[in-house]
Amino acid sequence: MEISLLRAYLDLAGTCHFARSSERLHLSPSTLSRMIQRIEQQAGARLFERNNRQVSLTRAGESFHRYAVSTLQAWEALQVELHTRGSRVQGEVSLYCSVTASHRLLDSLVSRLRLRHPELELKLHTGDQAQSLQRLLAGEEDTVIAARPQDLPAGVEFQLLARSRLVFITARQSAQNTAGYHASVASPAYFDWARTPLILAESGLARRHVQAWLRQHKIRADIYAQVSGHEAIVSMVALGCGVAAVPELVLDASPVRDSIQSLDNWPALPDFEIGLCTLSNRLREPMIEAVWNAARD
Amino acid sequence: MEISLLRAYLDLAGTCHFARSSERLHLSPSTLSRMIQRIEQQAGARLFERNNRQVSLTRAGESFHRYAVSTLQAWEALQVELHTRGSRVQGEVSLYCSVTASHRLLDSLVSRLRLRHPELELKLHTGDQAQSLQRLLAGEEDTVIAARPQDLPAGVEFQLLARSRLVFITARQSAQNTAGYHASVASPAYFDWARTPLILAESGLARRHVQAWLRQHKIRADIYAQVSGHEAIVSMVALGCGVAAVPELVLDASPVRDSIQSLDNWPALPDFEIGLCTLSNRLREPMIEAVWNAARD
DNA sequence: CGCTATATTGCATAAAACGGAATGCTTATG
DNA sequence: CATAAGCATTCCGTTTTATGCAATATAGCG
Repeated sequence: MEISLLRAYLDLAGTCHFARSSERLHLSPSTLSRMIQRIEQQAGARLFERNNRQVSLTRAGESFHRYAVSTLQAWEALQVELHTRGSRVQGEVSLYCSVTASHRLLDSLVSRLRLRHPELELKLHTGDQAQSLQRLLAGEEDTVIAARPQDLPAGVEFQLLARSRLVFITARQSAQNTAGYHASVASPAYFDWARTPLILAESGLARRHVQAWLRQHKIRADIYAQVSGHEAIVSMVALGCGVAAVPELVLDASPVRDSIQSLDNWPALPDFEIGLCTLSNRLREPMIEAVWNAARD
Repeated sequence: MEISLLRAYLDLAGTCHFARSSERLHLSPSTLSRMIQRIEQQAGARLFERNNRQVSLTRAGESFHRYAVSTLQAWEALQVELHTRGSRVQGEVSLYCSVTASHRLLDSLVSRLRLRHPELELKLHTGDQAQSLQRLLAGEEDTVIAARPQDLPAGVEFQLLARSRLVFITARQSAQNTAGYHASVASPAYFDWARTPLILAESGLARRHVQAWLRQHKIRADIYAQVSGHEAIVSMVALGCGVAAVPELVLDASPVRDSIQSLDNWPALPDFEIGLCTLSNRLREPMIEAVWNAARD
């Protein structure tokens, strides 16, 4: 019985609502549904009484709840036992990442780290993701989350955490908003580049990808502003300032994603590979190694 | 943390020997090795100190051992709790299968059944696997393990437990044994069918497959004997009585497999699909349903 | 200095899990 | 009473993960 299944079970037992739980757990409803089916299968009993409208625990489900809680506690106790005794990793480690990454990528890392090394204090710095490798190389950060460039600087270790498409976005053309500008969004060839500015990142991988893309498609665009940080770019696009390319991950997490549309039928940009980075020669340091290992799995 | 991983861990902790444990667990050494790596990964600590010659528990491994034992106990207690309270399934169910199936396919089924329904008494009958569906239809057995025929009789439920190739076998041509008969085993076309008898099952799917195969390849073979039960056929082949086709599963489990060689380069026969069968209209009976569900997963 | 025993890795394949879209049931609403 | 909206589930194509076989590597033994 997988730990993640127990967590899912307990969450669902709390909410009694698949859609809500699946959101809290960052899973699709279908996945959660089948996770529960798998649990019931392995337990050999129906744990939730449910139809399409109501969800509740069965008698067997209550037994399972006790089991799940105690098993999860035992697991967490083990983590503490294994990781406080031997190494006693303590001190501070800094981690630099974008606001988005801090939401979507870090929760499992951080929770595992707190369990394994309660004495280790993680100093989280957020900012423009494009800066991250520079900050790492400059020694300003111990670890960073960055998009992997075509060729990684020598001496930098990279551990993949997530992939994300890089997508073009514009403001959603709502009834109210139509006045702003009318762009054919079917293809970049028909797009009115003269009238619609391109919002370009100040630096970083996204900037380079977009520039290469413009060259390849022989498009000359007005560059409206050079902004730092994908989150800020998303905000500007939402306000109707122009078109831009950002990682889908940032878009998904954005509070203004409803007023944005992504131009999926445009020719694709390369994917972003987002991961944890640190300097190779510091990977032996216990604190950094602890962060590194917590990120794996 | 998967139950099966805990079981593997505990077994290895007992033997301190990958090869031996992997055999006991019916796994390949490489699989076991990677299972342990996965456990260590998830635990975030090295649990076995090992080189290519010696295996021993680390300090962390001992902690994990305590955790594994208690977690496994909690799991089994849950099984008992879930399955004794509600249904109280008691009585006798008969299960007919071959000797081979009883070794290789039944252990997980039986152990789960004893855990879930200690009051249920399984009456195990072994015999020729080819008889099983007849016995089921005749009402002589409640459940059987059988190879799935091209078309399943109406009213019979089938649940796949394992796939197995159907392979031709002859006696291994050892130095001592060469005198017996010299057959080119490279291909059935060059095989000396006139001098080497074919041992054919008295009935059942294997018999039909082989007969079709002979027709297709236009081979007329002497039929030396018609034997019932694949295990008996294997014994006869091992004694040098001729050539035959049996499911690989039977071969693997045979005590005389060392004096047998399989003719893998011969044109293939259809695979065997081996599974649990019962009558559809009896699937609601609690005892039969219990067996059925215990077989799943 | 091979030789054997044995844990591990590379690689190809098989199985499982996942997300998005479609489905179907159930309650709310006009 | 008909229609809509909400929600768990299933279908399906894709990605990820696990597995076994064969090859590799290494330690101990004669």
